[in-house]
Amino acid sequence: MELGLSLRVGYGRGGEEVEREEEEEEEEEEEVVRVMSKGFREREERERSGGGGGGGGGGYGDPLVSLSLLPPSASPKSLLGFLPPWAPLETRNVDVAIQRFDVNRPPPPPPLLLEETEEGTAMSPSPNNSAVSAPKPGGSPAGGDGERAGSKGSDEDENGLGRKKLRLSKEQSAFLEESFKEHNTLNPKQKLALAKQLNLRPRQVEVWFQNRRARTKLKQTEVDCEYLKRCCETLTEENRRLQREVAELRALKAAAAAHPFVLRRFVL
DNA sequence: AGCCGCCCAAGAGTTACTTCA
DNA sequence: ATTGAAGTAACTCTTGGGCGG
Repeated sequence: MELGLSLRVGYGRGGEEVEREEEEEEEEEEEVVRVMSKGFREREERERSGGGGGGGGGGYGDPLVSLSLLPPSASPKSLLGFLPPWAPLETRNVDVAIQRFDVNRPPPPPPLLLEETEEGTAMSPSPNNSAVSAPKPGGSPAGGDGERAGSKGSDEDENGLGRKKLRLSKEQSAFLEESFKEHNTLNPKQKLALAKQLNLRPRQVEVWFQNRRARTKLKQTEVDCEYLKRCCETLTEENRRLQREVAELRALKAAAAAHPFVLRRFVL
């Protein structure tokens, strides 16, 4: 499927070279994921065992389970290895699971779209999988997306079709969120590791972090703005009070000038 | 040492799509 | 069923830093 290729295309290097490096770095990446997901896992466990109990949306299981790198030619069955560990067991039915989690699953060729639609309707209404929003036909096979051979990869460039917006699953978002809490920027290795872990394209992870930083900044700006507004109101009020005081003192002074005797008695 | 061109990453701004009331 | 607002994934453009020639 696509991940293998996506990793190769990812940084504009091809074939063997990358493959070799991948093998060498794989362990390292797993370590990165391990570290990155540690906090997330701990939190999950805390929530599951302890407080809140609320349950909500099925446990994630152990996010660290196998990160097996599939060969591009992996059989559908072997795709299970790619399921995010939190995938509920019942969804580990190959077909369902793939559609549910592989946001970037290369869509069926256009002519087949309708046929496959029926299959799609059987599953979650998630736009990710609906025929209507079926991802760009021929869409960056292999998450190719060209993960920018220079920071400017667009799906449009890749396949001549408009962008396709894919909704990330709650689990993916939650995991990204946790990673963001750990560090709000990613180095290439972390990006790859995260992408692999979440079965997303590195470009998606990158974009998510960009947007997330933008949101954070926006929120912070709003907070700052609110704070400055309150400061302004406080200062305005203080200014009014002082001006009133000045006016009173001036009045007093004027009165004193007019009637020195009265003032002396007033002061005493 | 200073300049230039290239590459890359990040931010800002925008667009397109989804979801929900 | 329709619609508008809000949220957000993905895009383009710009900027700035690092590096080699």
